[in-house]
Parts: sequence; C-alpha cells; structure tokens
Amino acid sequence: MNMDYQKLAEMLFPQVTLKPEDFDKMYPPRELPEGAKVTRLGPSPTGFMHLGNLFGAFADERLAHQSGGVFYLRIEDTDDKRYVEGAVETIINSLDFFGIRFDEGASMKAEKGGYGPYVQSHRAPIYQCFVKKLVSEGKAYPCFLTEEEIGEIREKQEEEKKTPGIYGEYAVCRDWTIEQVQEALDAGKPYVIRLKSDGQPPVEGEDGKTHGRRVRVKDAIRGTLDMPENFMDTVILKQTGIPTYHFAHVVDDHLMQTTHVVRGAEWLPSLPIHVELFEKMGWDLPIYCHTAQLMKIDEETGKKRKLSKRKDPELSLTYYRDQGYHPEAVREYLLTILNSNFEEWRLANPDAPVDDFEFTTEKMSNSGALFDLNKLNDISKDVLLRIPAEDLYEFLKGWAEDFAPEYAHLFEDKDYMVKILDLGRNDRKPRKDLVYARQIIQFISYFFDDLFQIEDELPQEVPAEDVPKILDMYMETYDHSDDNGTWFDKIRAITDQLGYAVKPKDYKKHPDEYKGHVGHVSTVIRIALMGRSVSPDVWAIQQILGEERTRARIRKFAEEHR
RNA sequence: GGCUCCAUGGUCAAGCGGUUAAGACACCGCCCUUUCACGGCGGUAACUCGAGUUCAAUUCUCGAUGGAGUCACCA
Repeated sequence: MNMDYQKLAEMLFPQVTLKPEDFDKMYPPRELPEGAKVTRLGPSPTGFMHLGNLFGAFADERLAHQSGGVFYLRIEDTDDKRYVEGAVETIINSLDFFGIRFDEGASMKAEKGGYGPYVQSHRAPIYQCFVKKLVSEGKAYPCFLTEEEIGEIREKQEEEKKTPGIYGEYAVCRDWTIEQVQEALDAGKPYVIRLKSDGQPPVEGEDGKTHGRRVRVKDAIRGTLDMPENFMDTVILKQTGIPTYHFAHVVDDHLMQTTHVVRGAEWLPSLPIHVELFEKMGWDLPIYCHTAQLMKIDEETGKKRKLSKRKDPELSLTYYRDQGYHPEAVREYLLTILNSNFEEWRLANPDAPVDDFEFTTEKMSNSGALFDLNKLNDISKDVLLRIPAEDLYEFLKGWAEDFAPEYAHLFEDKDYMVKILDLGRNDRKPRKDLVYARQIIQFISYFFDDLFQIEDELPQEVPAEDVPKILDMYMETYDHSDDNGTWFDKIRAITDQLGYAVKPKDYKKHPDEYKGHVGHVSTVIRIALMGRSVSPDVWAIQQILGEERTRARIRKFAEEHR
C-alpha cells in the first residue's frame, strides 16, 4: 500500500513532460463582462443532427450570446468508431442554416479561438498530463482486466445480485504493487486507467432501503439534484490513450472555462462520476443544465420515447430542410418548447426579432416534450407572414436548387413569383396560406402552365350545359382592367341571368326558386382557371395570371365542356 | 432488476395552500364570406391514485402506479 505513486506515474507516462501548471498559462482566464456565460456544443462526429440536437444548441447559443459570452464548438470524437467523413462540415452547415453561429471552436478551415484545440482527438497529450497527475496522487490506477475478465465479474455480480461494475473488491488492480504493474507492463499487457473512487456502494439497511453517501448538485433547470455518490472505478483513459467522455468533459470544460454545461437529461445518471472527477482534479463544478429530451410516439409501441437517430430519420435536420421549412419557423417552434413563456412573449411582441426574447434556464421545462408537427406548421404560417415576399422568394429559390431541382424553373420570373407569394398577404387580415416550401409549391402550382391541371369536380348545382354558358358570358363581359368590385358585379349579373341566386342566403331560404347561387357560378370559373374549387380571391389571381393566360384557360375549359 | 428524472385536457403548457384551474395548437359549432384561408365568438376536454400535514390541497410530505432515461474501454 505504500506505493510510490509518483514512480508509477512516470512508469506509465514517461513521454508526458507537460505539467498541469503549464496549462494555467495556456488557458488564461477569459476576459468577459460580468455575468457572461460560456457554453459549448459537443457533438460527436457522426454527422447526423436531429431536432433534439438543435434544441440543445439553441439553448447554448442563447445563453452565451444573450449574456455577452462565448459559444464554441468542440468535436467530441473520443470514439473513433463513430467518426463519419465530412461530419464536421455537416454539423457546421446545418447549424448555420438554422442561424446558429459559433464564436470559437472547430471549424471547416482553421480553428478559431485561443482555448483549443477544439477537437478532442487532438488533445490526447493534455488529457494524459492530467491523468498522470491523478495517478501520481494515487487517485487513478492502471487496470489490466481483459474484456473477458470483466464479463466474468459481471456474471458473478449478477448471480449474487450485486451492482455490476468495477469497484471495491472487484477492482482487482486497484491496489497492485508497483512490481505487479511493472510485470504486466513488461509482458506487454494492454491496460486502461481507472479512477480510484473514494465512494462506497450503498448498503441495504434494516428498513429494506439502501443507504449511502449522496452528492448534491445544483442544476439550473432542475433545481438541486440529490443523487448517490459515485463508487465505480470508471475508466478515464482508454487503451488507446484517449479519454472517455467523462474525463474529457471534466478537463475540457475546465480548461476552456465553460460556465454552463447544457446537455441532455440522459447524462444525469453519470453526473456523480463527473462530480467526483472535478473534486479529484481540485476544480470547481460548472453550472449544469440538464435539458429534457424531445420525445415522439413510437409507431410500434404507441408509447412516448426519446428521439433516436436511427429510428427517426424524419426528425433529422435534413428532413426539415428538404421539406423546406424556413429556419426561422423551426427556431420559433423550438423556442416555444424550450421556454414556456416564449409564446406569451411572441403574442405581446409580434414583430420583434426573436433574439430580443430573454431566454432563461428557469423557464425550461424538465419533462420531455412531444414533437408536435401541427404546432410547427401553425408557427410557420405566422413566421412566413413576417418575411417580405422578396426574401421568401430567395429562400424558396435556394431551397429548390438544393432539394427540388424539378421546380427550379418556377423561379425564373422573379416578379411573377414574388406577386404570387405576396397574394393576399398585405390585407388588414392577411392570408396565412404558406407553411413550408413543398406545401407552397403545391399550393401555388396552378400559376404555372406546366403544373396546372384540373383537380376538382364541378359543383353539382350547375347543370353541364350551364358550364360553357357561364364561361362564354364571362368572357364576353370580361375586362381585365376592371377593379375587384366591377368585376364581381359582372359575375352577379351572369348569375342572375342564368337563374342562380345572387345572394347565397336567398338560395338557402328558397332552394326551389334557384339552380344554385353565386358561389356555385364562381366555382365554375375557379375550376376553369385554377383547376380547384378552393383558392384565394379569383380577381387577384387573374391580375397575376394576366389577361392572356386568363382568357386562354377559360376558353379551353369551355371548349372541353361543350 | 438497481439508480435517476418526470407526472395538469389529444399535444405544449400557466399555476407555486384558498382560482369559475389561464393560454396556444388540434378538434367541433356559429359569425364574416362567391370557395378557401384570415379574423371574431363559443364549445368539448385536465390536476394518475392512496394516505398524511392543514381550517383549506393541483400546489407541501410519504407511498403506489405510470412514463422516460441510464447502468460500456459510446457519447
């Protein structure tokens, strides 16, 4: 037991010459205004981003930028099996699309910022230096247990109904002598470094409950957390010389001076490990913010569950880009589920930029929210209304180029498209027809001859022989320069002449006296012109369509129905 | 199974000992109206259960139930 830890540390890490103190100079205190928060996003480079990732990223971004702090990107690639080529680009690109910008950290070109490197695989010497320190203080030790041996231990533990894991008596390498270690090293046996935990496994008391020491940690979202202390000799450095998440998190967030660690609630159970590590390192804890998970209903089981990368491709960020949701819409939606008072704020400040909203961790929900497409769509309508038609045009054009080249030609005539997009949006009661790109294209398709087709049935109230009559009379009296009122008066005249009620109410009261009402007559025109029985104002559409196209469609339809 | 988190209508949620238990989305009806959308008005619909504390519990405590998460040399 009187082991010379210093000697052991040298034996294990002869190549590590840096000392922990050296990092004080390399990572000086950040010069930031009072109350500034430093946050980070630490994705693993699988390249797959879903709504849940964006959800957390927004929280990070707001917390930092709202306080005049720093938001940085750290690539957590301590697991080489996860790496996907080009993933960093994908991550940066998709976050950028949704308006999330980093002040420092990993980037596509050179790293930005003085607290790097920001890619964990490039930080191996740093971690090793701190592991060495821990070993030299007797707070960590090499473990030569093989996978098989660990498996056997687990089986035994399960048989005896003990908590599985490497701790206490099961941590056989924990108290090895320096000679034993030397021997194993000489034999070329691979090893990991484990934390030598001071914790004790809880014991079952007389009352049938388990008792043990607990740790209390303040969480900015959840209040005070009270959990059992860690007692596992958790691996901190893998065979490869790369740390596990736990150790990398502690070292990086300390050196990089993260003030607020925003991460998903799935990290809650490992929090006691982090607490012990911070203690052993002699460092202060950051403020933890454990966010609720975004959930969805599993199709198979019908139950709520956390979003999964594998099972829910429709929740990947690319899905929303492909559908053509505007980034602002997704942002506002996420904000409404991120902070419960956002909706209220938006109602009171309908035109304010989103960034004016003061985001707080206290207003974050701590139970998992179900993703709600209806809500997204509803919010999207309002968001798009706030975007000028010209900007909307640019957005849709860019979308078509990337995701729907078959529609790219629709954007050739900018003036035409802008008018279409702006249709009915400037009235005192603006229309809210536009939701997302694919829906918009579908909604406005009749404006384009190559997409135009007759989709709906003619109204039953109008006998077949009346169809060409209505359209002929319509064309005879049609004057493209008529204003809306004059134009509709002419329709009323036709309606009356053919024996339909000019006022729908008259028809409803006396259905026997009329064939139908003005609405039915209008529907015939609507179908001839738009191919649909529902559409925005016909007169306004005609103004955009132009006289030539209007007349051509009416005539063609009339001919087909003679 | 151990541990952890969570629990108000279909969904998201206000509430923080005394309320007719907000609001938004969705749904339904009515109004407006040439269709639809918008807008307006109204409606259906909730405190998981059981003990305790209290004059009084949705709110505090405990237990049960349910849901979720986690138990790796993955993050």
